[in-house]
Amino acid sequence: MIDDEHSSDGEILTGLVLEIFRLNGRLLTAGDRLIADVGLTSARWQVLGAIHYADEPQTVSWLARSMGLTRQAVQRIVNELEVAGLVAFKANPSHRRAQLVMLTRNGQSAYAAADRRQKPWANALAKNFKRADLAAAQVLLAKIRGKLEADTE
Amino acid sequence: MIDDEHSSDGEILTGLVLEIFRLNGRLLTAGDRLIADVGLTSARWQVLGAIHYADEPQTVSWLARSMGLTRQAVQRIVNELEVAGLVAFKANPSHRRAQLVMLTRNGQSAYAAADRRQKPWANALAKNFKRADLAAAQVLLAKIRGKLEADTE
DNA sequence: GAGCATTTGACAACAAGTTGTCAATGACGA
DNA sequence: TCGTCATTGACAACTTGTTGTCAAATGCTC
Repeated sequence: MIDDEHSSDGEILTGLVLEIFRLNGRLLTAGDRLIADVGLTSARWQVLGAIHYADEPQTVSWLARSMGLTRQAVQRIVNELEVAGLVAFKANPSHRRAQLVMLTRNGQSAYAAADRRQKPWANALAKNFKRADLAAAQVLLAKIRGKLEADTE
Repeated sequence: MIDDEHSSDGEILTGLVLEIFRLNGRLLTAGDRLIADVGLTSARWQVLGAIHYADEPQTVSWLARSMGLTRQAVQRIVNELEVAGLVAFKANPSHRRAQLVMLTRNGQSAYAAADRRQKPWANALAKNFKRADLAAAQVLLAKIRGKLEADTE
């Protein structure tokens, strides 16, 4: 066998994992700065996005699953957003405790404002990269995540 | 111009960003579980790794820069690791305040134990993926991070 | 319908990261 | 050498995420 043992596939994947950790931090701080004067944070923005992209009002548990976070983490953010007047609860006909979450008018305009900031930012960052490369990376990462989630069960 | 506006490059990059957020969380919990009975957490493990991979004992600030975290975050972990007896401080000849951090014997064996867990885990996870794809993804993410860091300055 | 497992929200403890501020230290130029 | 500026550790407040536990609500099986 040819000498190729100095860098196993596992080690290459480990390098990728460490890169994800670093990039995650950078993205969060970049996001925070991008929308600081809208009065949002990356976490709240993400929750607003999950609500926005749902076809209908959904429960906190549903939102948490769609974001890959725990119920409790999302619940706390949602409660804060409700205090801030960006989301509102709506009675759930099929579950008395699990209320449905929806954007208020203020929530919609805050999300729209964040979106207006994000679009040129994303376009600028995407420059110099090939669309196919970005898409391939996303597919790869989603597959890795799928494997991790399968292991969790 | 052909109709290709429904999914701009920026939107594709945004999808990649959201995937990174999800994967980051999964990786952290997977890491925590992997080494829970070694008495480590993902964060402490990472700090031990940064110390381990440095050629010589380094300061907390240096470690933080190499990990892409803030000084304060790393400082707190290092202080806890010192209490736990996994790292030790050493006088820095060129700076009286900024002590150098090194692994103790216990720190070395804890890191080695974590490494023994991590290797088969990484190899198993890397299975089904092409080495070139993993490497390409890492390069792409590193480039994106480089752009973000350049913007910060 | 009764009983039991699952889902859900509430609450709490904790881990890990950020920002901001301060004083001590060291580096560098006038 | 002196003054100024950047770096560093210490400390604190805060955000965001985790896990664990509890009771309420629902659904499913017998």
